[in-house]
Formats: sequence, structure tokens, C-alpha cells
Amino acid sequence: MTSDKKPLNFIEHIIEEDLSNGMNQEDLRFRFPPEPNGYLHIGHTKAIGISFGLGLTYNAPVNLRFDDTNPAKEEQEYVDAIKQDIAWLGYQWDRECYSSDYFQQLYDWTIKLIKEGKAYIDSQSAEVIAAQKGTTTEAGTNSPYRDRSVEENLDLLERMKNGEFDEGAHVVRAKIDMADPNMLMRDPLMYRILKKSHHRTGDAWCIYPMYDWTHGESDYIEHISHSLCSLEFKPHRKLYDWFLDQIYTTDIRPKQREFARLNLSYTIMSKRKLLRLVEEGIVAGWDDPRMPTISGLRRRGYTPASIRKFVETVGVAKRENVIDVSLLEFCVREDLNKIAPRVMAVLDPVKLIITNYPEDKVEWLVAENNPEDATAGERKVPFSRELYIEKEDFKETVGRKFFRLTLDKEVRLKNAYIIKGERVIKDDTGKIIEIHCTYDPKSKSGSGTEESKRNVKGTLHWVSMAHAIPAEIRIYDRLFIDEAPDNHKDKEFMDFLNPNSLEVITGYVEPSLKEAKRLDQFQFQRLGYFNVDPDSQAEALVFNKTVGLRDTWAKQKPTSKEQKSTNQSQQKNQKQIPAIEEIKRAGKKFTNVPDDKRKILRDTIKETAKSVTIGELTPLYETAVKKTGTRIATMIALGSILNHTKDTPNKQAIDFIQKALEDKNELLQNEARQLATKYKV
RNA sequence: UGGUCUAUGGUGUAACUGGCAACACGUCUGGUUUUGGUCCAGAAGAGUCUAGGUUCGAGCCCUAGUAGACCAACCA
Repeated sequence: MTSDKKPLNFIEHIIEEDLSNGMNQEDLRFRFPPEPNGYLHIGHTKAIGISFGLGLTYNAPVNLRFDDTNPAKEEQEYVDAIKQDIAWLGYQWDRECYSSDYFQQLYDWTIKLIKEGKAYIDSQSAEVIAAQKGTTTEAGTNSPYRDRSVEENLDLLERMKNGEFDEGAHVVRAKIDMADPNMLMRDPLMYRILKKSHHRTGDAWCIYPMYDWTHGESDYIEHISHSLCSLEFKPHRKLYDWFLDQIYTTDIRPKQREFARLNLSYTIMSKRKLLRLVEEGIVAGWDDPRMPTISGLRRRGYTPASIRKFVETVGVAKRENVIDVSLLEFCVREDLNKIAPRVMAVLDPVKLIITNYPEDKVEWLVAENNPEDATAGERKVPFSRELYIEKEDFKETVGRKFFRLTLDKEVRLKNAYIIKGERVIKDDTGKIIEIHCTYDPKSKSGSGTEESKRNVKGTLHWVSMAHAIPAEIRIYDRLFIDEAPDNHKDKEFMDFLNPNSLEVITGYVEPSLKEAKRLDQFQFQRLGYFNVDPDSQAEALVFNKTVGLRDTWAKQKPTSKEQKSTNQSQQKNQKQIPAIEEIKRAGKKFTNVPDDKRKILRDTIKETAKSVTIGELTPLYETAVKKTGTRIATMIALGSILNHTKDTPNKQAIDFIQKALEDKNELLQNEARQLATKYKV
């Protein structure tokens, strides 16, 4: 049974109900049935997490079944990759199954159906069959071959199987109802001829069963109790059950239930489109760290635990959803924070010279490996007169909230000394090339002196120039600049590619990293989490940036980064000022506006992003009104704003309300009246 | 203009057979901190798409709307 504290999702409710209706817990069995035609991606992890998660909570076996009924698209390479990915995620399957193992059984059942007059051979072309299907509003018409004799059907089936016909010459169809409102019930295809070699059955077969005629039957053969799939299969359920009715004798009767698939913002999830990115060289391969594939995430530095946590957190329901990538990022950070050793690395270096530190002196200072993990131990880091620090960590003129190095101010070098900025050396163009400072010898970290405990506001990471190892650092940004790249009717997902999704730089890392092995993970202090890319060599280290640290300072910075590339989540945060939320909400309430007009309204709302006062809002809205005629939305928005700002309406707002009071539109009048009463207009 | 499904804070999910809408992320504030990280404390933010109905009581039940998604591949 499940634990008491966690609320159940709707699938668990169904299972609980089945259990209380007499089903034995030992009869519970689930399955994950990928088609081996591509690599698994983050979307699949939801399906994986649901079925395998159920297996865990109910202590029930879960089969891994490769749904390999279309040899044209499937390959062994994908089978291997899928197995590797699922194992890496930390799930264990009970049996490794293949739909192709059931080809003979399926064939035998087909003979049975034909004998019972429930299936027939159709000898028309795909086009003709499609035309006879009818439409969603009109019934289809029966195939002229629908009433072939059992003998003829049997004979043709056998000859199809023996390879006597070309592809497309005949198909096997179930005889159901060409007028069924569910298009899938209009005599669906069960078999087609495909003269292709199959990655497992080779050339043993040249007729291959279709999905619908395979899936429920495979579930039945494997004694699957609950067959969970995504929502787009909902219409297939009727057919799933119909096929099952034809062959069912005893045993477990599998039950198909559907959940909403996972959508991630700024990401595409279709295998076909991901394949295009690979084929067109937009990314380096299926495991490119920018790819949403499991292998990509792995290479990027995501941990299995973080992905499992993510899937658990997004939940299971039946409504369309778009999950923000920030949740995924939260999950990795949470995991990596506990396990990643801290090291120092400078990615955008500037020289720092400690003028009162002896020139040839080197100290090996003690540094904690992970403040979150007492067992992580310590290491030694070399310190000397000439260091690199991050360019961003020094500024000549600063505001009060700048906690980093500037002239005449003290900061601490992490694990080392307190230093004070003295002067800067610039080149002809005015670029800072060296920063000179002095240090306080008594302030050494961990030395126990009073100075060592002194509290200075800023702490900087650094690396000793003479000891640092240069390394290639690959910094990734999202692959698409649009929140839903494949959700546009007029544009293609390729139109939204982010040209700056990969940045390769040379950074300097502390010498302890010399020993780092492939896929080892670290926190570069104050910067983020990084792992060692498989491309890395002993003398040529390569790191991937998994994800940055949460950065509350970056949000406050005035304009520094605005031009540069796009940190979308930052932009998003800027949008979320209260007034805008109110307006968005108001716009949402008014849902039944025609699409084109709503877009104008939405744009106007966006434009309003910076204005917070009613005075500014009202005219903007009046233009929106002119363009869209959706004055009700305006009125609602106005009400929301007033309510939120606890403000009283100004003259413009009052005029607007008064005009509306006499308007012909009743709904508008109503809204206006409410506001008028509330604010005594 | 058919059928099926869905609608709860910015996002995602909860709310057992109707009983004062909860949790996580995100946002904001304060504290701790040799990472502007972590951690700790706190705040703001929805009255559940709309309109009716049943009921002492509705996010849950009923009716009618509205909006969105899916369905006519010899794909899965």
C-alpha cells in the first residue's frame, strides 16, 4: 500500500479502488513500452516514472517492452540506448519483452478472428481506404471486400504471410463499424505488408501488426494489470477493449488509463524534431548537453536522483501542462548541493597582484570540500602573489550594494586572506589589466587569530596564476528562445533556435582538478555546477556547465547583462511585477474573445509591463479597447488594479467607468456598476 | 458543423464518500553564513472558466454555455 501522508494521484486512486474491489496486489503488473525508434527524452521520464514508480509503491513488477512492430523505423541501437537510459535512471525492469515475440500468437488470433467473421482482407489502396473512412461528421462506407468468404480471407492471409504480394496489395482489417463516431473503430487495419528486415525477427515476417492490434494483446500476454499511456491514446481505448474482447478468456484483463504528457518550456519533445536537430548538425548528437534527451541530460551533469525527483514533483493528472524549466533546475541544484565537491575556478580572469606578498612564496591553504557534507574532507589549494579573480568581482566605481572588490575596500579571498584594493593598471584603451592590492598577513583563514575571524562583507574565489590549469568550459543556454517552439501555427520550431546556446571559453581551475575523471561533478564556487565532459583528456580538461547557482544578486543588478544573450528566466521575473499579474489575470477571465483580438489585447497588456499607476494604464487600455472592443476586459483589469494597489480611481478611471455605466453592453455595464459602487463614483 | 477529454494562485499538483482551498517551485522580506549558494523564519499571491440549479452547506453533484486539447497514418 502507499504511504498515508502523500496524496494519491488519479491513477493510484484507480488502483486502490481495484484493490478494494477484490483484485490481488500480487496481480498488479505494469509496463513501459517504448518504440525503439529514437532516444528517450525528458518527456519519457514521466511515463517511466509513473509505471516504475507504481511498481515501487505497490511492490509490483514492471516490464520493459519494446514496441517493435514497424521495422522501417526501428533499430537495435535504440534498444540498447533505451535500456542504458532506464538503468541509469535507477529503475529495474522485471522482464525485457518485445512485441515482436508475439507475432506468431497475434497471427494465430487473426485466424481466429477471420473464422469468426470479425476480420477480413481488404485489397484496396491506402487512398481508397482512407476515402471510405468518412469524416468526423459523416459515416464511412463499407469496403467492397468486407464480405469476402472466410476461406478466401484465410487463403489470402496465408499468402500475404508467405510473401506472395507486394507492399500495399492487401491489408487485414477488423470488421467493426464504419459508422462509429470514433474513427478508430471504422474497420481499423490490423496488418500491413512490409518487406523490411526486422532488427529481431529478420526476414521471418513480411506482414507486421499495427499498434492497436498489438498493444492490448501484448499487455494481455504479459499479464499487465494497468496499461498506462498518454492522453492522445484515449480514443484508442475503445478499440483496445474491442480487440481484448475478441481474445479474452481468463486471467488478468488489462486496463488502459491515460495521463497528460509532460511539456517543458523552451523545449521540444518530439522524436522526429529532435532527430532533425541531430541530422542538420544543430547539435552535436543525441547526447549533446543541450538536448532534452536522457543521454543529453546525463552528459550535461543532471543526476538520476534529480530527474526522478523532478518527475515526482510534476505529478500526474489529465490536463495539459507546461512545466517551467526552473523546476528541473531546482531539482539538480538540490541534489548537487549535497554531493558536489566545491572547487575554485575563474572563468573570466583578471590579474590580481598582492604587492606586499613575497614574490616566491607559495602557501598551500586548507579548503573545505563540501560544507554540506561533514565527511567530504578537505584539500589544499596553492596561494601566491599573483592570482586570477573574476573580472566581474572588481569595479572601480560602485554602488552601496556591491559587496566585491573595489579600491580602498576590503574583501576576503575564500580560504585565504583579507585583501584591500589599492590601484588598477590599465592598458592604452583603458581596459583594466591588473589590480594591485595588499593583504593582511594575520587574517589567514582558519589561523584562529582575531583578524582571521574578522567579518568583511564580500568573499571572492580565486586561483593562483602559476598553479592554475587552463580548461575548456562549455556554457549552455536553452536551445530555443521561445517558450513553446513547436506551438506556432505560422512558424516552424527551427525559427526559434537560440544562436547563443553554446559558448566555449577557457577558464582556469585549481590544480586539484587535474585528477578529475569523466562525468565527475563539482561546484565551481560562486558560479555553478560543472561536470567533466567525456571529451576531456588528461592534459586538456573539458567542463560542462550543468546549471548556475541561484543568483539573487544578478536580479538586482540594474542593466549590466540585459543586452547579452538571453537569460529568459530573468526576463520572466522582471515581467512578474504585481500590476502585470493583475492584468494578466483580468485578461484570462475574459476568455471568450476571438483569437486575433485577444492577441492584440495580450500585446497591449505586455506593453503595460512597466506602468504601475492607473493614470498610465487607462490610456493604454483605451487604445486596446479601440482595437479590440473588449472593454469588459479593461474594466475587469481596472478593478483588479484598484483592488491590488488599494488605490482610488483617478479622473481618467472615473471617466472611463462613468461612460461605461451608460453603455449598451450589459456585461460592461455590470462590471462598471460594481466598480462604481465600490469606489462611490 | 461529430465524438472524446480537460478547466483550482505566475507554474505544477492536492483537497478521502459535498464541510472555512493545501503543498512544491517561483516571487518578496528578515536572519545565519569565509559561496550574493545552502540553511532558518516569515510574507504576498487563487475563492476554484461563466451562468443557473440541488443543498443548511458546492472546487467536488446536476443543467446550459465558453475556452483549450485530442481523433479521419498501410506510425506508435
